[in-house]
Amino acid sequence: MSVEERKRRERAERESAIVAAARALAEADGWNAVTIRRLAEKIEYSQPVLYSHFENRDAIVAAVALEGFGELALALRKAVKRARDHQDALTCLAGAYLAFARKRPAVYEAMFAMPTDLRFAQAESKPELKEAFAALKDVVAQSTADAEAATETFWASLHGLADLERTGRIRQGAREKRVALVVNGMLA
Amino acid sequence: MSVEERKRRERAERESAIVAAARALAEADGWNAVTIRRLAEKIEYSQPVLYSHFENRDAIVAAVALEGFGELALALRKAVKRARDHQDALTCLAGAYLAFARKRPAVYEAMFAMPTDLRFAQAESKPELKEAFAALKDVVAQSTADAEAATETFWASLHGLADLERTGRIRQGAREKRVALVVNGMLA
DNA sequence: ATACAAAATCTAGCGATGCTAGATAAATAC
DNA sequence: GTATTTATCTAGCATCGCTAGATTTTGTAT
Repeated sequence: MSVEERKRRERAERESAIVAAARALAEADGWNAVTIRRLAEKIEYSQPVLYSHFENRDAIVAAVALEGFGELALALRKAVKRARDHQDALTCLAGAYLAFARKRPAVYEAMFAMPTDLRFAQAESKPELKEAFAALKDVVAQSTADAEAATETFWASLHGLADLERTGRIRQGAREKRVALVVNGMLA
Repeated sequence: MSVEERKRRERAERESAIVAAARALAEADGWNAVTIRRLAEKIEYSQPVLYSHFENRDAIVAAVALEGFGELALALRKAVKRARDHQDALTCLAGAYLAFARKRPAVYEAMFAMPTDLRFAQAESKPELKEAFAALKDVVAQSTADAEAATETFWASLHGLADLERTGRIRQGAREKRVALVVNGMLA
């Protein structure tokens, strides 16, 4: 039985290597540079092996995105811990969210701008997505009646800021001011 | 001189035809279906002519995006006209913005999710971008001190809602509630 | 140890993409 | 009418995602 165990472990390691290679390549040279051929070379296997792990290229992008949602959830949970009050908690959430998008632009792009069919706040959503959403909701719910709608709105505002910043469409300077506006708006 | 005039006009018409074909194809079958070969066939010229009009494929996407910004600006200006007061104006703006994104998903995708280097709210921005931004700013400025930051924030919230709706990541149902939250937030 | 079955992996290639060099046709100038 | 410039096309390169079929490696049983 130990041989099956070993095979399963090796397969899992190889799968992680693929996702890690995709992520590294995307961070370094953008998602256009992430090709099956390059990934195959990086993990030192031929191209068809990748298709025994993932249905297609998009599924690899989705795997990176899922990793990203897990890490985002962690970052949000951590950020809330150092908050003194409710308003501060919202500010910390916003700061952590935008910092994540800024520090991992390729991952953020995979999470939101690449063609995947990842959904969240839905029944069939992956746990990483639900957890990231919940990390926001647990704070937002403290100051509102309709927590679901308020969380969606808060998330949308943060995503909008992150996306417009990422694509260089709003000034890089006035970030704190915009965050304050969003947070104050949430408390209205 | 009339012959040069005619040539210029024909070139302009052909360029419009390219952009229109790209837009139609994207609306019908998504941006992946927009290939140089298909566009060439649609306008009944060989592929290299497209490159005498646009530097590369992305430039064609950017042209559709620019058209979109012009139309969005118009829609926003029109929406404000039927508003009774300031708060209603913000609501109308939000409604028109989201309706635009919903009715022209491919164009909206070109404007925000496709790889272009279009910027706005900057010196070198194209007039269509500036005008769309101004359409928001003219309303937002009435209730805030720092109009630039407030407009950026309002835009980000609307874009976030539009983007998360477009990708099926928030419920389709609670739109009005979310819009109300954003608008109330702006008045805080 | 050896022969065999099954699983894992690779080689080679298809159809399609964006883009371009060089040949050809059309329009203009003399 | 001929020559030159301009406009356009044909043909092809390198690369892409993906896959069928051959081949090697692995595990099992004698």
